[in-house]
Amino acid sequence: MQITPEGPPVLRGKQLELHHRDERVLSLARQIFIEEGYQAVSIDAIAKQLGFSRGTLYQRFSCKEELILELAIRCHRQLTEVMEYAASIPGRPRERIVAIGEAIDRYAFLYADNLRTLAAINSEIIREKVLPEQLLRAQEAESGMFRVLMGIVREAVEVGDLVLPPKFTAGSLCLALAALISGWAQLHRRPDRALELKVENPIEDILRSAHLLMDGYGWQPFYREWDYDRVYERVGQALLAFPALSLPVEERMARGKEGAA
Amino acid sequence: MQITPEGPPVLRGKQLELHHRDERVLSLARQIFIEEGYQAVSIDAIAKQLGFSRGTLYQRFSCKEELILELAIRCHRQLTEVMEYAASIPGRPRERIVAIGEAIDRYAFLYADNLRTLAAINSEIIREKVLPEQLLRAQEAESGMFRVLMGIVREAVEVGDLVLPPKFTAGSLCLALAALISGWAQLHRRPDRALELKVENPIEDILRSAHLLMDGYGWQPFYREWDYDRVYERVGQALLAFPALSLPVEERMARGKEGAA
DNA sequence: ACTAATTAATGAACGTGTGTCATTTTCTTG
DNA sequence: CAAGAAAATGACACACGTTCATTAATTAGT
Repeated sequence: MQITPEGPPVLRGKQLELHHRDERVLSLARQIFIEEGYQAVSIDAIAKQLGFSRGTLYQRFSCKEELILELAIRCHRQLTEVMEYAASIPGRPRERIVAIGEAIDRYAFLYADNLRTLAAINSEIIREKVLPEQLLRAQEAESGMFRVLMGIVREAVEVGDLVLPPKFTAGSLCLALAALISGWAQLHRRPDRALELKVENPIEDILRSAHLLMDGYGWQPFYREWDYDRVYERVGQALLAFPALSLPVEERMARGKEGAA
Repeated sequence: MQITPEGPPVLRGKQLELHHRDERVLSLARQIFIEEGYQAVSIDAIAKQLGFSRGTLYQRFSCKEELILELAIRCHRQLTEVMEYAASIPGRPRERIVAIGEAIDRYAFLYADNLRTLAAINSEIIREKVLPEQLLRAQEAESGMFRVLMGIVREAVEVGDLVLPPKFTAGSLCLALAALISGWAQLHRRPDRALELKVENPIEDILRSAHLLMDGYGWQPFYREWDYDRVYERVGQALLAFPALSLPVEERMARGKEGAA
Protein backbone atom coordinates (compact mmCIF):
# COMPACT_ATOMS: atom_id res chain seq x y z
CA MET A 1 0.00 0.00 0.00
CA GLN A 2 2.43 2.63 1.21
CA ILE A 3 5.53 3.49 -0.74
CA THR A 4 8.61 3.93 1.42
CA PRO A 5 11.09 5.55 -0.94
CA GLU A 6 14.27 5.23 1.08
CA GLY A 7 13.44 3.31 4.17
CA PRO A 8 14.40 4.52 7.63
CA PRO A 9 17.72 6.34 7.43
CA VAL A 10 20.34 4.90 9.74
CA LEU A 11 21.84 7.54 11.98
CA ARG A 12 25.41 7.41 13.19
CA GLY A 13 27.82 9.57 15.14
CA LYS A 14 26.97 13.24 15.14
CA GLN A 15 23.72 12.65 13.27
CA LEU A 16 22.50 10.43 16.05
CA GLU A 17 23.49 12.95 18.65
CA LEU A 18 21.58 15.66 16.81
CA HIS A 19 18.58 13.43 16.61
CA HIS A 20 18.65 12.97 20.34
CA ARG A 21 18.96 16.67 20.83
CA ASP A 22 15.89 17.19 18.67
CA GLU A 23 14.04 14.97 21.08
CA ARG A 24 15.16 17.08 24.00
CA VAL A 25 14.05 20.17 22.16
CA LEU A 26 10.63 18.72 21.46
CA SER A 27 10.29 17.48 24.99
CA LEU A 28 11.05 20.91 26.36
CA ALA A 29 8.71 22.53 23.86
CA ARG A 30 5.99 20.18 25.02
CA GLN A 31 6.60 20.99 28.64
CA ILE A 32 6.52 24.73 28.02
CA PHE A 33 3.41 24.44 25.88
CA ILE A 34 1.57 22.44 28.51
CA GLU A 35 2.67 24.45 31.49
CA GLU A 36 2.74 27.97 30.12
CA GLY A 37 0.76 27.87 26.92
CA TYR A 38 1.42 28.37 23.27
CA GLN A 39 2.71 31.91 23.47
CA ALA A 40 5.42 30.89 25.92
CA VAL A 41 6.92 28.47 23.43
CA SER A 42 9.71 30.18 21.55
CA ILE A 43 12.81 29.04 19.73
CA ASP A 44 14.62 31.63 21.75
CA ALA A 45 13.57 30.37 25.16
CA ILE A 46 14.25 26.77 24.26
CA ALA A 47 17.73 27.54 22.97
CA LYS A 48 18.51 29.46 26.14
CA GLN A 49 17.22 26.77 28.47
CA LEU A 50 19.05 24.05 26.59
CA GLY A 51 22.21 26.11 26.50
CA PHE A 52 22.98 26.68 22.86
CA SER A 53 22.42 29.48 20.45
CA ARG A 54 19.32 30.35 18.52
CA GLY A 55 20.94 29.90 15.15
CA THR A 56 21.69 26.31 15.99
CA LEU A 57 18.05 25.57 16.55
CA TYR A 58 17.03 27.24 13.34
CA GLN A 59 19.05 24.68 11.45
CA ARG A 60 16.70 21.96 12.65
CA PHE A 61 13.36 23.73 13.07
CA SER A 62 12.21 26.65 11.04
CA CYS A 63 9.83 28.12 13.59
CA LYS A 64 7.96 27.33 16.75
CA GLU A 65 4.90 26.33 14.81
CA GLU A 66 6.94 23.51 13.34
CA LEU A 67 7.78 22.34 16.83
CA ILE A 68 4.17 22.33 17.88
CA LEU A 69 3.02 20.56 14.76
CA GLU A 70 5.74 17.98 15.22
CA LEU A 71 4.43 17.33 18.72
CA ALA A 72 0.93 17.00 17.36
CA ILE A 73 2.13 14.49 14.79
CA ARG A 74 3.64 12.37 17.51
CA CYS A 75 0.48 12.50 19.57
CA HIS A 76 -1.55 11.48 16.56
CA ARG A 77 0.75 8.56 15.94
CA GLN A 78 0.53 7.47 19.54
CA LEU A 79 -3.23 7.73 19.52
CA THR A 80 -3.32 5.75 16.29
CA GLU A 81 -1.26 3.01 17.88
CA VAL A 82 -3.67 2.91 20.77
CA MET A 83 -6.58 2.66 18.37
CA GLU A 84 -4.87 -0.02 16.36
CA TYR A 85 -4.34 -2.06 19.46
CA ALA A 86 -7.94 -1.62 20.50
CA ALA A 87 -9.07 -2.64 17.03
CA SER A 88 -7.07 -5.83 17.36
CA ILE A 89 -8.93 -7.02 20.43
CA PRO A 90 -10.99 -10.06 19.40
CA GLY A 91 -14.71 -9.62 19.02
CA ARG A 92 -17.38 -8.65 16.58
CA PRO A 93 -16.67 -5.50 14.59
CA ARG A 94 -18.98 -3.32 16.58
CA GLU A 95 -17.44 -4.55 19.79
CA ARG A 96 -14.10 -3.46 18.46
CA ILE A 97 -15.50 0.00 17.80
CA VAL A 98 -16.47 0.01 21.44
CA ALA A 99 -12.92 -0.96 22.27
CA ILE A 100 -11.67 2.03 20.33
CA GLY A 101 -14.03 4.33 22.14
CA GLU A 102 -12.88 2.97 25.45
CA ALA A 103 -9.25 3.25 24.39
CA ILE A 104 -9.39 6.88 23.38
CA ASP A 105 -11.33 7.68 26.50
CA ARG A 106 -8.63 6.13 28.59
CA TYR A 107 -5.95 7.78 26.54
CA ALA A 108 -7.56 11.14 27.14
CA PHE A 109 -7.62 10.42 30.86
CA LEU A 110 -3.97 9.44 31.02
CA TYR A 111 -2.65 12.04 28.63
CA ALA A 112 -5.10 14.88 28.91
CA ASP A 113 -2.46 17.38 27.89
CA ASN A 114 -1.86 15.61 24.64
CA LEU A 115 -5.35 16.42 23.46
CA ARG A 116 -4.42 20.07 23.55
CA THR A 117 -1.41 19.35 21.43
CA LEU A 118 -3.44 17.29 19.00
CA ALA A 119 -5.66 20.25 18.27
CA ALA A 120 -2.69 21.99 16.74
CA ILE A 121 -3.09 19.96 13.57
CA ASN A 122 -6.37 21.69 12.90
CA SER A 123 -5.22 25.15 13.72
CA GLU A 124 -4.92 27.37 10.72
CA ILE A 125 -2.60 29.59 12.70
CA ILE A 126 -0.06 26.81 12.84
CA ARG A 127 -0.74 25.28 9.46
CA GLU A 128 -0.13 28.50 7.58
CA LYS A 129 3.39 28.82 8.96
CA VAL A 130 4.90 25.39 8.44
CA LEU A 131 6.26 23.87 5.27
CA PRO A 132 3.84 22.02 2.98
CA GLU A 133 6.00 18.97 3.37
CA GLN A 134 5.30 18.88 7.08
CA LEU A 135 1.59 19.35 6.49
CA LEU A 136 1.73 16.16 4.46
CA ARG A 137 3.35 14.36 7.35
CA ALA A 138 0.64 15.69 9.63
CA GLN A 139 -2.05 14.51 7.27
CA GLU A 140 -0.48 11.10 7.11
CA ALA A 141 -0.39 10.92 10.88
CA GLU A 142 -4.05 11.82 10.98
CA SER A 143 -5.04 9.33 8.36
CA GLY A 144 -4.10 6.43 10.61
CA MET A 145 -7.19 7.07 12.66
CA PHE A 146 -9.40 6.91 9.61
CA ARG A 147 -7.70 3.76 8.38
CA VAL A 148 -8.40 1.94 11.60
CA LEU A 149 -12.06 2.95 11.65
CA MET A 150 -12.47 2.17 7.98
CA GLY A 151 -11.00 -1.29 8.41
CA ILE A 152 -13.54 -2.20 11.02
CA VAL A 153 -16.48 -0.72 9.15
CA ARG A 154 -15.48 -2.59 6.01
CA GLU A 155 -15.19 -5.82 7.91
CA ALA A 156 -18.59 -5.28 9.46
CA VAL A 157 -20.03 -4.94 5.99
CA GLU A 158 -18.23 -8.08 4.84
CA VAL A 159 -19.43 -10.28 7.67
CA GLY A 160 -22.94 -8.92 7.29
CA ASP A 161 -23.21 -7.17 10.64
CA LEU A 162 -23.63 -3.88 8.88
CA VAL A 163 -26.00 -3.44 5.96
CA LEU A 164 -25.52 0.11 4.80
CA PRO A 165 -28.68 2.07 4.09
CA PRO A 166 -29.09 3.19 0.48
CA LYS A 167 -26.86 6.13 -0.49
CA PHE A 168 -24.66 5.63 2.57
CA THR A 169 -21.15 4.29 2.39
CA ALA A 170 -18.58 2.96 4.81
CA GLY A 171 -16.83 6.28 4.39
CA SER A 172 -19.89 8.22 5.52
CA LEU A 173 -19.99 6.30 8.74
CA CYS A 174 -16.27 6.74 9.35
CA LEU A 175 -16.66 10.43 8.78
CA ALA A 176 -19.52 10.64 11.21
CA LEU A 177 -17.67 8.62 13.83
CA ALA A 178 -14.60 10.77 13.35
CA ALA A 179 -16.74 13.86 13.75
CA LEU A 180 -18.10 12.53 17.02
CA ILE A 181 -14.61 11.74 18.21
CA SER A 182 -13.45 15.18 17.27
CA GLY A 183 -16.42 16.67 19.11
CA TRP A 184 -15.53 14.54 22.08
CA ALA A 185 -11.97 15.86 21.98
CA GLN A 186 -13.29 19.40 21.92
CA LEU A 187 -15.35 18.69 25.00
CA HIS A 188 -12.21 17.56 26.73
CA ARG A 189 -10.47 20.77 25.86
CA ARG A 190 -13.43 22.99 26.61
CA PRO A 191 -15.75 21.42 29.15
CA ASP A 192 -17.60 24.72 29.46
CA ARG A 193 -19.37 23.96 26.21
CA ALA A 194 -21.56 21.33 27.76
CA LEU A 195 -22.39 23.22 30.91
CA GLU A 196 -25.58 24.82 29.77
CA LEU A 197 -26.90 21.58 28.35
CA LYS A 198 -26.89 20.16 31.84
CA VAL A 199 -25.37 16.93 30.68
CA GLU A 200 -23.74 15.17 33.58
CA ASN A 201 -21.04 13.21 31.80
CA PRO A 202 -20.71 14.83 28.41
CA ILE A 203 -17.61 12.86 27.62
CA GLU A 204 -19.22 9.47 28.19
CA ASP A 205 -22.39 10.73 26.63
CA ILE A 206 -20.94 11.47 23.27
CA LEU A 207 -19.39 8.04 23.01
CA ARG A 208 -22.74 6.51 23.84
CA SER A 209 -24.33 8.64 21.16
CA ALA A 210 -21.98 6.93 18.76
CA HIS A 211 -23.83 3.75 19.66
CA LEU A 212 -27.10 5.23 18.56
CA LEU A 213 -25.49 6.48 15.39
CA MET A 214 -24.39 2.94 14.63
CA ASP A 215 -27.86 1.71 15.49
CA GLY A 216 -29.21 4.20 12.99
CA TYR A 217 -26.85 2.84 10.36
CA GLY A 218 -28.21 -0.61 11.11
CA TRP A 219 -25.01 -2.00 12.55
CA GLN A 220 -25.60 -5.13 14.58
CA PRO A 221 -25.66 -6.07 17.35
CA PHE A 222 -27.78 -3.09 18.35
CA TYR A 223 -27.16 -1.18 21.54
CA ARG A 224 -30.19 -2.53 23.35
CA GLU A 225 -29.88 -6.07 22.17
CA TRP A 226 -26.38 -6.75 23.36
CA ASP A 227 -24.67 -6.65 26.70
CA TYR A 228 -22.24 -3.87 25.93
CA ASP A 229 -21.47 -3.32 29.59
CA ARG A 230 -19.82 -6.66 29.52
CA VAL A 231 -17.94 -5.69 26.38
CA TYR A 232 -16.69 -2.59 28.15
CA GLU A 233 -15.41 -4.74 30.95
CA ARG A 234 -13.74 -7.19 28.68
CA VAL A 235 -12.01 -4.64 26.46
CA GLY A 236 -11.13 -2.64 29.53
CA GLN A 237 -9.11 -5.58 30.75
CA ALA A 238 -7.57 -6.19 27.37
CA LEU A 239 -6.53 -2.56 27.03
CA LEU A 240 -4.42 -2.79 30.16
CA ALA A 241 -2.07 -5.03 28.23
CA PHE A 242 -1.09 -2.11 26.03
CA PRO A 243 1.89 -0.36 27.57
CA ALA A 244 0.75 3.20 27.04
CA LEU A 245 -2.61 2.47 28.65
CA SER A 246 -1.46 0.41 31.59
CA LEU A 247 0.32 3.00 33.68
CA PRO A 248 -0.42 3.03 37.37
CA VAL A 249 -1.72 6.24 38.80
CA GLU A 250 1.62 7.30 40.27
CA GLU A 251 3.45 7.16 37.00
CA ARG A 252 0.74 8.87 35.12
CA MET A 253 1.94 12.36 35.83
CA ALA A 254 5.58 11.65 35.15
CA ARG A 255 4.91 9.84 31.90
CA GLY A 256 2.39 12.40 30.87
CA LYS A 257 5.06 15.06 31.10
CA GLU A 258 7.79 13.19 29.35
CA GLY A 259 6.13 13.04 26.01
CA ALA A 260 4.61 10.84 23.43
CA ALA A 261 7.55 8.73 22.46
CA MET B 1 -34.42 33.83 31.07
CA GLN B 2 -31.51 36.08 30.30
CA ILE B 3 -30.56 38.92 32.56
CA THR B 4 -29.59 42.11 30.77
CA PRO B 5 -27.93 44.13 33.50
CA GLU B 6 -27.76 47.52 31.84
CA GLY B 7 -29.42 47.23 28.50
CA PRO B 8 -27.81 48.43 25.29
CA PRO B 9 -25.77 51.55 25.96
CA VAL B 10 -26.82 54.49 23.82
CA LEU B 11 -23.90 55.98 21.95
CA ARG B 12 -23.72 59.64 21.06
CA GLY B 13 -21.30 62.05 19.46
CA LYS B 14 -17.71 60.98 19.64
CA GLN B 15 -18.61 57.64 21.17
CA LEU B 16 -20.69 56.80 18.14
CA GLU B 17 -17.94 57.83 15.81
CA LEU B 18 -15.50 55.60 17.65
CA HIS B 19 -17.91 52.77 17.43
CA HIS B 20 -18.09 53.16 13.70
CA ARG B 21 -14.36 53.25 13.49
CA ASP B 22 -14.21 49.99 15.41
CA GLU B 23 -16.36 48.51 12.71
CA ARG B 24 -13.97 49.67 10.04
CA VAL B 25 -11.10 48.19 11.99
CA LEU B 26 -12.84 44.84 12.31
CA SER B 27 -13.83 44.86 8.69
CA LEU B 28 -10.26 45.45 7.62
CA ALA B 29 -9.01 42.80 10.05
CA ARG B 30 -11.46 40.38 8.51
CA GLN B 31 -10.33 41.19 5.02
CA ILE B 32 -6.67 40.75 5.88
CA PHE B 33 -7.35 37.53 7.75
CA ILE B 34 -9.26 36.04 4.85
CA GLU B 35 -6.97 37.19 2.10
CA GLU B 36 -3.56 36.89 3.72
CA GLY B 37 -4.06 34.70 6.74
CA TYR B 38 -3.80 35.06 10.47
CA GLN B 39 -0.17 36.05 10.62
CA ALA B 40 -0.79 39.01 8.33
CA VAL B 41 -3.28 40.53 10.75
CA SER B 42 -1.55 43.02 12.99
CA ILE B 43 -2.59 46.07 14.93
CA ASP B 44 0.28 47.81 13.26
CA ALA B 45 -0.76 47.10 9.69
CA ILE B 46 -4.37 48.01 10.39
CA ALA B 47 -3.44 51.33 11.97
CA LYS B 48 -1.24 52.19 9.01
CA GLN B 49 -3.84 51.27 6.40
CA LEU B 50 -6.55 53.17 8.21
CA GLY B 51 -4.30 56.17 8.68
CA PHE B 52 -3.96 56.60 12.40
CA SER B 53 -1.38 55.67 14.92
CA ARG B 54 -0.80 52.40 16.68
CA GLY B 55 -1.41 53.80 20.14
CA THR B 56 -4.89 54.87 19.12
CA LEU B 57 -5.87 51.36 18.24
CA TYR B 58 -4.55 49.98 21.49
CA GLN B 59 -7.08 52.06 23.35
CA ARG B 60 -9.84 49.99 21.79
CA PHE B 61 -8.31 46.56 21.24
CA SER B 62 -5.65 45.02 23.38
CA CYS B 63 -4.18 42.70 20.77
CA LYS B 64 -4.85 41.14 17.43
CA GLU B 65 -6.24 38.03 19.03
CA GLU B 66 -8.99 40.20 20.45
CA LEU B 67 -9.82 41.37 16.95
CA ILE B 68 -10.03 37.86 15.62
CA LEU B 69 -12.13 36.63 18.51
CA GLU B 70 -14.44 39.58 18.09
CA LEU B 71 -14.90 38.59 14.45
CA ALA B 72 -15.62 35.03 15.50
CA ILE B 73 -18.22 36.23 17.98
CA ARG B 74 -19.99 38.12 15.22
CA CYS B 75 -19.94 35.12 12.96
CA HIS B 76 -21.36 32.97 15.69
CA ARG B 77 -24.13 35.44 16.27
CA GLN B 78 -24.95 35.59 12.61
CA LEU B 79 -24.98 31.81 12.35
CA THR B 80 -27.21 31.63 15.39
CA GLU B 81 -29.64 34.04 13.77
CA VAL B 82 -29.69 31.86 10.70
CA MET B 83 -30.36 28.80 12.82
CA GLU B 84 -33.06 30.57 14.76
CA TYR B 85 -34.79 31.51 11.57
CA ALA B 86 -34.52 27.95 10.27
CA ALA B 87 -35.91 26.65 13.53
CA SER B 88 -38.91 28.92 13.14
CA ILE B 89 -39.97 27.38 9.84
CA PRO B 90 -43.23 25.50 10.46
CA GLY B 91 -43.11 21.75 10.56
CA ARG B 92 -42.54 18.82 12.85
CA PRO B 93 -39.52 19.13 15.13
CA ARG B 94 -37.36 16.81 13.13
CA GLU B 95 -38.21 18.70 9.96
CA ARG B 96 -36.97 21.83 11.65
CA ILE B 97 -33.71 20.11 12.45
CA VAL B 98 -33.47 19.42 8.76
CA ALA B 99 -34.10 23.09 8.15
CA ILE B 100 -31.20 23.94 10.41
CA GLY B 101 -28.93 21.55 8.58
CA GLU B 102 -29.93 23.06 5.30
CA ALA B 103 -29.47 26.56 6.67
CA ILE B 104 -25.96 26.06 7.95
CA ASP B 105 -25.04 24.30 4.74
CA ARG B 106 -26.21 27.26 2.76
CA TYR B 107 -24.55 29.64 5.15
CA ALA B 108 -21.27 27.81 4.66
CA PHE B 109 -21.71 28.09 0.93
CA LEU B 110 -22.39 31.81 0.99
CA TYR B 111 -19.91 32.74 3.67
CA ALA B 112 -17.25 30.08 3.40
CA ASP B 113 -14.65 32.43 4.79
CA ASN B 114 -16.61 32.93 7.95
CA LEU B 115 -16.17 29.30 8.90
CA ARG B 116 -12.47 29.93 9.16
CA THR B 117 -13.12 32.82 11.45
CA LEU B 118 -15.51 30.78 13.55
CA ALA B 119 -12.80 28.29 14.30
CA ALA B 120 -10.97 30.98 16.20
CA ILE B 121 -13.27 30.52 19.18
CA ASN B 122 -11.86 27.06 19.69
CA SER B 123 -8.25 27.97 19.21
CA GLU B 124 -6.28 27.90 22.38
CA ILE B 125 -3.74 30.15 20.75
CA ILE B 126 -6.28 32.91 20.60
CA ARG B 127 -8.12 32.12 23.80
CA GLU B 128 -5.04 32.36 25.95
CA LYS B 129 -4.34 35.92 24.87
CA VAL B 130 -7.67 37.64 25.27
CA LEU B 131 -9.34 38.89 28.42
CA PRO B 132 -11.54 36.46 30.38
CA GLU B 133 -14.38 38.89 29.93
CA GLN B 134 -14.22 38.47 26.20
CA LEU B 135 -14.09 34.70 26.53
CA LEU B 136 -17.40 34.95 28.31
CA ARG B 137 -18.84 36.93 25.43
CA ALA B 138 -17.55 34.27 23.06
CA GLN B 139 -19.12 31.53 25.10
CA GLU B 140 -22.39 33.35 25.14
CA ALA B 141 -22.26 33.73 21.38
CA GLU B 142 -21.65 30.03 21.06
CA SER B 143 -24.41 29.05 23.37
CA GLY B 144 -27.04 30.38 21.02
CA MET B 145 -26.47 27.40 18.78
CA PHE B 146 -27.06 24.99 21.62
CA ARG B 147 -30.15 26.84 22.75
CA VAL B 148 -31.74 26.53 19.34
CA LEU B 149 -31.01 22.82 19.08
CA MET B 150 -32.12 22.19 22.63
CA GLY B 151 -35.41 23.97 22.06
CA ILE B 152 -36.29 21.72 19.18
CA VAL B 153 -35.20 18.52 20.90
CA ARG B 154 -37.25 19.43 23.97
CA GLU B 155 -40.27 20.13 21.85
CA ALA B 156 -39.86 16.81 20.07
CA VAL B 157 -39.92 15.09 23.43
CA GLU B 158 -42.99 17.07 24.48
CA VAL B 159 -45.03 16.26 21.41
CA GLY B 160 -43.98 12.62 21.58
CA ASP B 161 -41.98 12.48 18.37
CA LEU B 162 -38.89 11.65 20.34
CA VAL B 163 -38.87 9.05 23.08
CA LEU B 164 -35.39 9.14 24.55
CA PRO B 165 -33.74 5.78 25.13
CA PRO B 166 -32.94 5.00 28.76
CA LYS B 167 -29.95 6.92 30.12
CA PHE B 168 -30.02 9.39 27.25
CA THR B 169 -31.12 12.97 27.62
CA ALA B 170 -32.05 15.81 25.33
CA GLY B 171 -28.65 17.25 26.14
CA SER B 172 -26.85 14.14 24.91
CA LEU B 173 -28.51 14.45 21.56
CA CYS B 174 -27.74 18.14 21.29
CA LEU B 175 -24.16 17.42 22.12
CA ALA B 176 -23.95 14.75 19.48
CA LEU B 177 -25.62 16.94 16.88
CA ALA B 178 -23.29 19.78 17.77
CA ALA B 179 -20.34 17.44 17.43
CA LEU B 180 -21.49 16.45 13.97
CA ILE B 181 -21.93 20.07 13.00
CA SER B 182 -18.50 20.87 14.30
CA GLY B 183 -17.10 17.95 12.33
CA TRP B 184 -18.91 19.22 9.30
CA ALA B 185 -17.34 22.65 9.78
CA GLN B 186 -13.93 21.05 10.01
CA LEU B 187 -14.53 19.30 6.72
CA HIS B 188 -15.29 22.63 5.16
CA ARG B 189 -12.04 24.04 6.39
CA ARG B 190 -9.98 20.97 5.58
CA PRO B 191 -11.51 18.99 2.74
CA ASP B 192 -8.34 16.91 2.54
CA ARG B 193 -9.48 14.98 5.56
CA ALA B 194 -12.13 13.10 3.66
CA LEU B 195 -10.07 12.38 0.59
CA GLU B 196 -8.80 9.00 1.58
CA LEU B 197 -12.22 7.83 2.66
CA LYS B 198 -13.36 8.20 -0.93
CA VAL B 199 -16.53 9.90 0.10
CA GLU B 200 -17.95 11.88 -2.76
CA ASN B 201 -19.82 14.57 -0.92
CA PRO B 202 -18.47 14.52 2.60
CA ILE B 203 -20.26 17.70 3.50
CA GLU B 204 -23.68 16.41 2.55
CA ASP B 205 -22.81 13.05 3.92
CA ILE B 206 -22.24 14.18 7.44
CA LEU B 207 -25.55 15.98 7.58
CA ARG B 208 -27.25 12.84 6.34
CA SER B 209 -25.48 10.89 9.04
CA ALA B 210 -27.19 13.18 11.49
CA HIS B 211 -30.42 11.66 10.20
CA LEU B 212 -29.28 8.20 11.13
CA LEU B 213 -28.18 9.47 14.52
CA MET B 214 -31.67 10.79 15.11
CA ASP B 215 -33.09 7.50 13.84
CA GLY B 216 -30.91 5.77 16.42
CA TYR B 217 -32.32 8.01 19.11
CA GLY B 218 -35.78 7.00 17.97
CA TRP B 219 -36.82 10.39 16.71
CA GLN B 220 -39.80 10.21 14.41
CA PRO B 221 -40.51 10.43 11.58
CA PHE B 222 -37.61 8.18 10.63
CA TYR B 223 -35.42 8.89 7.67
CA ARG B 224 -36.80 6.12 5.53
CA GLU B 225 -40.41 6.61 6.45
CA TRP B 226 -40.73 10.22 5.49
CA ASP B 227 -40.22 12.19 2.34
CA TYR B 228 -37.35 14.33 3.52
CA ASP B 229 -36.44 15.32 -0.02
CA ARG B 230 -39.66 17.23 -0.07
CA VAL B 231 -38.83 18.77 3.27
CA TYR B 232 -35.50 19.92 1.87
CA GLU B 233 -37.31 21.57 -0.99
CA ARG B 234 -39.81 23.25 1.23
CA VAL B 235 -37.33 24.59 3.77
CA GLY B 236 -35.01 25.55 0.94
CA GLN B 237 -37.69 27.88 -0.33
CA ALA B 238 -38.46 29.21 3.12
CA LEU B 239 -34.82 29.92 3.83
CA LEU B 240 -34.62 32.28 0.87
CA ALA B 241 -36.83 34.64 2.79
CA PHE B 242 -34.05 35.21 5.30
CA PRO B 243 -31.96 38.17 4.14
CA ALA B 244 -28.54 36.71 4.86
CA LEU B 245 -29.39 33.55 2.92
CA SER B 246 -31.10 35.10 -0.06
CA LEU B 247 -28.25 36.89 -1.75
CA PRO B 248 -27.94 36.45 -5.48
CA VAL B 249 -24.70 35.06 -6.77
CA GLU B 250 -23.31 38.43 -7.81
CA GLU B 251 -23.65 39.98 -4.40
CA ARG B 252 -22.23 36.98 -2.66
CA MET B 253 -18.64 38.04 -3.02
CA ALA B 254 -19.19 41.64 -2.08
CA ARG B 255 -21.29 40.81 0.93
CA GLY B 256 -18.98 38.04 1.89
CA LYS B 257 -16.14 40.51 2.10
CA GLU B 258 -17.96 43.21 3.96
CA GLY B 259 -18.47 41.27 7.08
CA ALA B 260 -20.98 39.68 9.31
CA ALA B 261 -23.00 42.67 10.35
C1' DA C 1 -20.42 80.84 24.45
C1' DC C 2 -16.61 80.04 27.34
C1' DT C 3 -13.81 77.41 30.24
C1' DA C 4 -12.43 73.45 33.00
C1' DA C 5 -12.34 68.67 33.11
C1' DT C 6 -12.42 64.66 30.66
C1' DT C 7 -11.21 61.81 27.05
C1' DA C 8 -8.74 60.59 22.81
C1' DA C 9 -4.65 60.73 19.59
C1' DT C 10 0.03 60.74 18.82
C1' DG C 11 4.53 58.86 17.87
C1' DA C 12 8.74 58.13 20.12
C1' DA C 13 10.87 54.70 22.90
C1' DC C 14 11.58 50.24 24.73
C1' DG C 15 11.24 45.19 24.98
C1' DT C 16 10.89 40.79 23.01
C1' DG C 17 11.02 37.31 19.69
C1' DT C 18 12.03 36.07 14.71
C1' DG C 19 14.84 34.86 11.12
C1' DT C 20 19.50 35.48 8.53
C1' DC C 21 24.22 35.19 7.74
C1' DA C 22 29.28 35.50 7.55
C1' DT C 23 32.48 33.56 10.45
C1' DT C 24 34.38 30.16 13.49
C1' DT C 25 34.43 25.59 15.32
C1' DT C 26 33.76 20.77 15.13
C1' DC C 27 33.22 16.52 12.84
C1' DT C 28 33.90 13.14 9.10
C1' DT C 29 36.29 10.68 5.79
C1' DG C 30 39.83 9.29 2.68
C1' DC D 1 46.28 13.79 9.75
C1' DA D 2 44.59 16.96 6.41
C1' DA D 3 40.85 18.57 3.36
C1' DG D 4 36.25 19.05 2.91
C1' DA D 5 31.68 18.91 4.90
C1' DA D 6 28.63 19.98 8.37
C1' DA D 7 27.33 22.40 12.51
C1' DA D 8 27.55 26.23 15.97
C1' DT D 9 27.78 30.85 16.90
C1' DG D 10 26.30 35.52 18.02
C1' DA D 11 25.68 39.79 15.99
C1' DC D 12 22.33 42.07 13.04
C1' DA D 13 18.15 43.71 10.83
C1' DC D 14 13.57 43.58 11.46
C1' DA D 15 8.64 43.33 12.81
C1' DC D 16 5.44 43.56 16.26
C1' DG D 17 3.60 44.56 20.80
C1' DT D 18 3.20 47.66 24.46
C1' DT D 19 3.80 51.84 27.30
C1' DC D 20 3.75 56.67 28.13
C1' DA D 21 4.35 61.63 28.38
C1' DT D 22 2.65 65.06 25.54
C1' DT D 23 -0.65 67.26 22.61
C1' DA D 24 -5.29 67.74 20.61
C1' DA D 25 -10.11 67.31 20.70
C1' DT D 26 -14.46 66.74 22.99
C1' DT D 27 -17.78 67.17 26.55
C1' DA D 28 -20.25 69.28 30.30
C1' DG D 29 -21.06 72.90 33.60
C1' DT D 30 -21.81 77.84 34.27
